[in-house]
Amino acid sequence: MFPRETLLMSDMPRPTDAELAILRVLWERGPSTVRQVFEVLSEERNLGYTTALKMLQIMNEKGLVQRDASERVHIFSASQSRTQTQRSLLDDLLDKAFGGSSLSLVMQALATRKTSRRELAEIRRLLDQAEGGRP
Amino acid sequence: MFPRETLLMSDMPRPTDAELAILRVLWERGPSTVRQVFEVLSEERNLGYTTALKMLQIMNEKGLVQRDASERVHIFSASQSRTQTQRSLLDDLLDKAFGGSSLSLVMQALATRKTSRRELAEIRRLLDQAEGGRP
DNA sequence: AAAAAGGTACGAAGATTGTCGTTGACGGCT
DNA sequence: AGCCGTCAACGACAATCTTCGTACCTTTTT
Repeated sequence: MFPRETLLMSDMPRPTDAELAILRVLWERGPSTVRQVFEVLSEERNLGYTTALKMLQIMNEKGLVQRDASERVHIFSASQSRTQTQRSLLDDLLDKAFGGSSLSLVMQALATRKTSRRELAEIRRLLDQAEGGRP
Repeated sequence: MFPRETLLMSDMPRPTDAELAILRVLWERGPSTVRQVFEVLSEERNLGYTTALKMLQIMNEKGLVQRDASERVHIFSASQSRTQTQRSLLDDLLDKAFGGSSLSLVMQALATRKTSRRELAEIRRLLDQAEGGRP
């Protein structure tokens, strides 16, 4: 009754680097045509139009993007929000490289790049909020 | 004068998932033979001895692991520490999925798993340290 | 109506990943 | 000397990733 695409599918593969680049475009510009994606991407790196097309086709088969083919020019959109994807990737990395310790991950994240004072303050504010109701 | 392996090589590819599993073993057990790596790994998942061997060979070509072939039974060790690798992976993810915003990454990390009160306190302590003594 | 422009689909090629089977070398045991 | 177990090396394989060229189909322009 319902087409497969409308159901909740958590069996979505981890996007590759090239796929993430495409998702970035879709997140920033919203639903887009192949040409629109291609033009943003071709400013960063060299690639052919059909390459972008093929990637979007494959990503659609994987469920990473949805396609609206009701018009001649198809419109593609990301299946999951940027935040959902970030969370999945982080979860994955947490398991595979940090032994599931989010503390260790956060420590590395803070140590990795010189995090700006403003960001540190922001994180501190977030901590206050997270500790929430009772201290 | 110096063999290539002894120089600092930052052009090390990102380890794949299977490679990370092997690195995990090397980090935990220290320098190991193929058989030792194989035996730890084969408790988690099914794989043949030669698979482990081949992976270590390829990882050595990539520079991910060092090999000591002075004895008949070769000894492999991780080229980079777990912490260095974690940092690289985090940097990579930061660029490719978080637009370089470590704030956003930390927020997601804290939101993803229920972080314990003790961990929150630990992070707060880390923040104090990162801010360099002076609030 | 013919040509040009722009769109999707398809197949293929080269690189990488992860998996082994087979081979040949080495070393200890009988 | 001969056999057996362990080891590294090699080549092969299917699967996936990334890249296009080519073909074919609409729409627009001339």
